[in-house]
Amino acid sequence: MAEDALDAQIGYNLRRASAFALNDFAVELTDAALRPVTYAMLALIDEKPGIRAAELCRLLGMKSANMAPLLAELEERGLVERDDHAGDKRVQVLALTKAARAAMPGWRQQVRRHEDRFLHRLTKKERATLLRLLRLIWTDDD
Amino acid sequence: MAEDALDAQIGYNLRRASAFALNDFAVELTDAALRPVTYAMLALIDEKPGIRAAELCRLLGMKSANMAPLLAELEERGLVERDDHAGDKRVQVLALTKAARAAMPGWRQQVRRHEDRFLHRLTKKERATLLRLLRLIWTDDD
DNA sequence: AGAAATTGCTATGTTGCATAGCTATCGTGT
DNA sequence: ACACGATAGCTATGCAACATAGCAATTTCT
Repeated sequence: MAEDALDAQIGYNLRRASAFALNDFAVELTDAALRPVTYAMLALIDEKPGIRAAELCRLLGMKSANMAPLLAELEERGLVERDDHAGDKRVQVLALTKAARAAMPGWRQQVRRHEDRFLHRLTKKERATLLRLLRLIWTDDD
Repeated sequence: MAEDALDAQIGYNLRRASAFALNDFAVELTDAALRPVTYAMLALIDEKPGIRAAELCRLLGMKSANMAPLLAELEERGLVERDDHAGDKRVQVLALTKAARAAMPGWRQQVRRHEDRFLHRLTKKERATLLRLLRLIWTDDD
């Protein structure tokens, strides 16, 4: 394999692997009507109840322009609550509804199944390595 | 970090890392007016001159519905030639034009620079490992 | 010969993400 | 105190990647 052959490029393989995983995610979670982005939002709100919308944007690398309609959708579906912040009228504070909190464990398990499926050829150690290397690519801090 | 925290999910990190790389690709190759998909097409046609369009679709995981307008664009720009296949009138045979063959080395070098930039925190060994693990995810054979 | 598969294409919808521009609010510096 | 810049959330809009449906021409299978 040549030095700069397409197959040898990590960017290309990242894109293919990501697309593959995205696809498999849909297989597992279409019935829950959750896409990777919406699941990520719910998971993070679950982990950090009371998080601000702007903080959610930063953590997920999204623009608030794209976040807004998604939050509206999740609120519409009765999964997310938006409350006013006490001291800052600009801020919205987010939390999962009772229904969403009840559903999260099942969704998390579906995601675990999904991960186990598309990673079935990697050992536990390899998965940990992959996780570490991927974070080295896109995170600033460490 | 919890077992099923968002940060611990490889799918999520794959998506973030891929998006990061995609972004950096654009930084390096907007002036060449090449996107990841079009570059991949050119690189593969360069490596396998005379390849059929359908085979290119299979290798890149694309639908011919999406490939067709991209090939038309590349032909329009004088980078790709589409010729009839000798024995099968359905088939189109692809090759780079002289101009594209002349430009490829420069583009390949730009891609190398791009990869070195977004992978700067990974050692050579780590890059090889990452490549291997990513291929384990999305390729069938091996 | 007839049925099924392949090739390349158009039309079209969805999703993720970008920019531009807006209002309301907050914090800072003078 | 007050103007200015930054922040928060939003709408409108465009683009690129990808999916499905359907089509016509051709080839291959039975």
